[in-house]
Amino acid sequence: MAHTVSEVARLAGVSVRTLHHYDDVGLLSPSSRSESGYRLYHHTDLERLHEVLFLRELGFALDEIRHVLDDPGHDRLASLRDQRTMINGKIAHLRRLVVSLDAAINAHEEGIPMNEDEMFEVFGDFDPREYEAEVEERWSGELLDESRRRTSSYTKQQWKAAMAESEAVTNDFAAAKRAGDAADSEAVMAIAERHRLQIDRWFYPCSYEIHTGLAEMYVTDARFTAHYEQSEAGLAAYIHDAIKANAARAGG
Amino acid sequence: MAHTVSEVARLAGVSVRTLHHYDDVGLLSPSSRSESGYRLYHHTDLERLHEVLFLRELGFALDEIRHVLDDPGHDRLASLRDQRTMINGKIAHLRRLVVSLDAAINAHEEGIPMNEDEMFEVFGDFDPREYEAEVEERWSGELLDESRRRTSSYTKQQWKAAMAESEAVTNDFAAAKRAGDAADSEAVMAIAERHRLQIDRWFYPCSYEIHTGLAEMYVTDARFTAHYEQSEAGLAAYIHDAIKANAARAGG
DNA sequence: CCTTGACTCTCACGTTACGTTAGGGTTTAT
DNA sequence: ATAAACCCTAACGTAACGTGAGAGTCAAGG
Repeated sequence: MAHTVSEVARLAGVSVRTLHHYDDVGLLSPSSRSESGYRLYHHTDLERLHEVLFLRELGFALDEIRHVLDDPGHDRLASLRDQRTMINGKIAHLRRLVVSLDAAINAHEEGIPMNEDEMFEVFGDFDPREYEAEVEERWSGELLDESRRRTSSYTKQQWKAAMAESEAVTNDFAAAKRAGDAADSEAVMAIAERHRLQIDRWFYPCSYEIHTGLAEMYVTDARFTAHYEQSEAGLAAYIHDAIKANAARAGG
Repeated sequence: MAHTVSEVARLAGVSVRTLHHYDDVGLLSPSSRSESGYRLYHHTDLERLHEVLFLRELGFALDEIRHVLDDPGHDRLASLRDQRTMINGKIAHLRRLVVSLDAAINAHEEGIPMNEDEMFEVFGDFDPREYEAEVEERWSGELLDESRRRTSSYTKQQWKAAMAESEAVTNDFAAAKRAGDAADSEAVMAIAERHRLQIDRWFYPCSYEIHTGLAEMYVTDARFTAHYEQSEAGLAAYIHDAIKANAARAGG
């Protein structure tokens, strides 16, 4: 029924010291102890450990994990779904790493030096908040307020999930473009629709009209253009076209 | 031409402190300094930083990265290819995490508790060396010696690449099984062939005969069986069948 | 010319997530 | 009953930076 430290350690593939540490910092205290003071882990403890390890794998600090799990309003199901989204985002990120790696391999085989900008494009994350000052001039203030209202209450986990989803969509656009799919094809419009719904869900109500306006910005605002062009040449325009096609279909 | 710290930091998405640190530990010292002592990074420095960040992303310690990059026998092309393999392995790993997560989500929705063993199956890596003592009894000593000879000279990077490739193949087997593909179908035999070549490349010369012998072990040696069964019920037998089918085709 | 703000430098201590002895009880197997 | 294998707490070590502190440097503007 109850497991000792070393049993749990072997089961979960972590060190005994790690379990001691999680106990010390109050992240995972076994629900009981033996008479002689031995830690005894029960099923609920293992479930918690499972979540801890998952979140750790996703790059959360132990402190953050503790906050997430101890939050009384913590919805385990929603949390698991967010984790799924984040892992998918990570996979998308790694796929882009592979693409970048292929570029480096090619460059090396051809003996041509790689562009310095594109060399690092895959690292670091694109945090839209950094661009708020720029965007503010173009957005109607209402949308921005709504976006800020929503995002301000986001937990770090939700925020990461949003970013991950975002990257996944961008990646799909890029993949479709590489595959030679037309921007107004069914499949690519579907991605555009996902893009719209994602913004709608995470940031602000995004009608087709607003979405189209956003598309315009992608090709006229240097910040946005640069972001997508770095990802793949011509991608900003491609996404712009896909969004317009999708909106036209929905509108007409 | 030359970039200052903050420029490089912005370009690569790291902190200035990180660049200072890499200089301190001798991982990346800019090739020149200005008169007043400012660090000046040139193209070659950026290329090196690129490799550093990639390897860091793959989980290498800075110390290990320094050894890899400073090794005079360091083959950049081979290294890049290994990195590709490792990233693909990581992707495979993350895909399994998603599967595990789905299981957790399902369990939670149905209100049934998850099996404690399968709860943690996705964490930790399967290091075949742990099983050498067991395997020794069954293997002809020669193969083991050859395997040990080869792996002993492996760099940590190579070792990780081998593990990653291994996990990718296992994952493909599992995916095929889930998709309902027959073990003797063309596609699954192709995976078996990849499995054979991978062993041949990384561990010891693996003829179809030896491969078949290995397949027998997968279903008779508890260690191996447990490993694959944990990954997916019936997987050990499935892989066994695929290997036999593949060997039969090649042999006949 | 000189000031102001944005950078740069070198210490140097702080932090996170454990690893690693050290010293000392406990449980189990022979 | 005695060794081997576990368990405990305590405490210092380490990796990869973060975070100032104190001081020099550089470009733009009044």
